[in-house]
Amino acid sequence: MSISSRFAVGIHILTLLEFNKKGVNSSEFLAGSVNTNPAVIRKIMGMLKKAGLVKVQPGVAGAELAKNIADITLLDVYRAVNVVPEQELFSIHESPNPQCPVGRNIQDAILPLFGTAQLAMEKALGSVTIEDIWEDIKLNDRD
Amino acid sequence: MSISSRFAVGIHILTLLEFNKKGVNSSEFLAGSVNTNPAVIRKIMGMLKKAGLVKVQPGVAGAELAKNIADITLLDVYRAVNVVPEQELFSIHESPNPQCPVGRNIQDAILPLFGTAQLAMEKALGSVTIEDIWEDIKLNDRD
DNA sequence: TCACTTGTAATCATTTTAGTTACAGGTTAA
DNA sequence: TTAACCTGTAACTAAAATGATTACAAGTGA
Repeated sequence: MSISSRFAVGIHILTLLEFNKKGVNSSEFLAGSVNTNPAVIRKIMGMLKKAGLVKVQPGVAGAELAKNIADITLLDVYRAVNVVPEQELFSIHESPNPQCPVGRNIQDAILPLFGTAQLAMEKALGSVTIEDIWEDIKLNDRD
Repeated sequence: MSISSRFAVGIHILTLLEFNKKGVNSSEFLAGSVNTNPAVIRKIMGMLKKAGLVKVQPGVAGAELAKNIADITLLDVYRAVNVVPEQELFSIHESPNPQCPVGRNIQDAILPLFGTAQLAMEKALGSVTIEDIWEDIKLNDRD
């Protein structure tokens, strides 16, 4: 399975808020760039808001960034949009046979290893900011 | 979303083959330890076989390891059981708006970053072998 | 008041997972 | 050769998740 594209959309939205920071960023406008439904945007927006990454008000059109894009890492977005259950990127089969030495120990043996792998990935996400993405786009616009 | 438990089950099976290497490892026996259906085991077994990790023969009961457990990394298992589409741990929304500078560049900007994060995780998996797990279980058997 | 927006719930088609049943075909022993 | 047992596979199911869509209550401001 793949990690939900909510993550990529979240990144897209934040970058777009920077690009269009002088304009009015309604959910419909954002949806137009992402190419999806405004309700999808609003749902993701709610998550980004709860994480303190954006400012939105009921009834008033236009979202804004709540932080400098240099201070928003991909890990922040990843956590905000809740694409992976905390500490459970990898799922482990439940209730292996406790009568079997392998069965009764396999979970404890595997869990920390999976945790390490997940952490390695999250660390990589934590080292990149929305600003990095924005700079990349400014430099390499593929018209 | 989480990565399929096929991965954890694959690790379980390989460790169990080492534990019971003098016994007869039928799909029913393995299923008993994993606590699932024999057909599920046979399906995963087919993937491990295709990856050259186990030896199984149609009609004859009992699977064997095809390699030394010190030479089987978690990454080998992960690849074998096909839990993540190659180079696509993270999915990206398709067809963002090409009229928008952010929309037309976001995929190219994000892809290599996602790739780096995925690689970091896979590297972590590549540094652990089934032997490590087997040794852990032998040392820390929780009776 | 009116037009417009956000927040949110409900619904839907699609996809994936894990389990289950069924059975064709290989293998071995009696 | 027959009988018992196994693997390989396909088909089907229930449950869960995704992303899209519709609908509407409630907030905002001209």
